[in-house]
Amino acid sequence: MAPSVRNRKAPGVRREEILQTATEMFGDSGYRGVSIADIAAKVGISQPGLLHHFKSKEELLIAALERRDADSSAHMDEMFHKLSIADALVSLCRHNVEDPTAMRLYAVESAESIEPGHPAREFFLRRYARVRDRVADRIRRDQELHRLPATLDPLVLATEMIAVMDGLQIQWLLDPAMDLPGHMAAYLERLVIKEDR
Amino acid sequence: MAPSVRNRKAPGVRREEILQTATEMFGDSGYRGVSIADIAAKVGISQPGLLHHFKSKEELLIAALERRDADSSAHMDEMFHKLSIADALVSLCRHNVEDPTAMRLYAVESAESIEPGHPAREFFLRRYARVRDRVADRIRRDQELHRLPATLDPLVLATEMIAVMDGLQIQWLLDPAMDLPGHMAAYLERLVIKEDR
DNA sequence: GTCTATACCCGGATAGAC
DNA sequence: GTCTATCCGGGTATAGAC
Repeated sequence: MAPSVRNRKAPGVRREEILQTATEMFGDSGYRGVSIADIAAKVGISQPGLLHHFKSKEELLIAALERRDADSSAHMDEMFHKLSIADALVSLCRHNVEDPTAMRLYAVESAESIEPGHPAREFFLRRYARVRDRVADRIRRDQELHRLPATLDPLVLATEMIAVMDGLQIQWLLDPAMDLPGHMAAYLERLVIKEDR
Repeated sequence: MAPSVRNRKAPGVRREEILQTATEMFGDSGYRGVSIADIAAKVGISQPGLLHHFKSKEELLIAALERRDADSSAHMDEMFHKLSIADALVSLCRHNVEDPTAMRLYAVESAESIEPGHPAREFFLRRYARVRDRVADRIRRDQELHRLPATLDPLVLATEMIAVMDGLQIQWLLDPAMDLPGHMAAYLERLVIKEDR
């Protein structure tokens, strides 16, 4: 066993290992489906060892969710800035499919969090509102640029676009062979105003 | 507590009570979030008393899911038969919103079942395939009747329609004030071919 | 920073009486 | 058909040593 002091690691390193493993395991089996002892074992430490870094299971979940949030938000802002909403959302799909582990975590936990009292409920409520408003802003800009029909209500359309992404993600999780960005692109292309030339 | 023999009920009655309560509680907190003892307590019997009717928790979940399936399938078939796919899906939304308890169960459990090894995974995989094929059939018929553009792939479009319904349901569960049938109708109306007159 | 030991609670399922 | 009692496994979190 030799669990000597030599197992020790620098502050940030172990924390990062735990977050990565938690992302994988929560994404596979959901918050309630995994014990912190399972996660600790995979990292190679004991369960109290893990709780030294995150004082509760709930805190670990939120930390795992927030870990990629800045990165993902940044990508979204960048795409929203230089592309039309349609192209930006397809780009986002492609980006997500490249990191299936993070995508699974978000999809599984957002689904799980529709239960009242779920630890991540507040996190996702805030996130939905934020994303919907940002998408709606981008829709308004595209309407001014005559890329989208001005008759559509930006908030209603934003809600719909997010619904399509979420719904397609659910089906992608059941069958990862499906072409997620392709389906998203097909939906969006029917929406945009074609340039006459 | 006088738990006398008088607490006994006729065969089918107790079973139905248990299924109704399980539908509510699984829909509120998910399969893993509720214990069969919780359900038994709400029904007014003991936990082994409940297990007399359903030999395991898993069997109870599947029974609760299948209970409304025949009814819901029948409604779907009826609507699909006499209405266009667009009108049928909006009608289905309205029907669902009228029975929020059953809708919550389906939404929460289908979300939970994206985890490999979840007890209801097989149930929902089969259900998705069945529903998608039925929707695709109805799309083909509407294309022949020139109600939908013939250029669209029926299976791709069916996948998309189901994604929109699922995605809107998720947002409706987070905020039940939202107009689910209205959003669905707005999406579908952009799709159908307007009659020139 | 990590461990062992442990306290404490909860869950599903079974045995057997009434 | 329903109960009490019980088995057994597992979960989170804490105390305290190294």
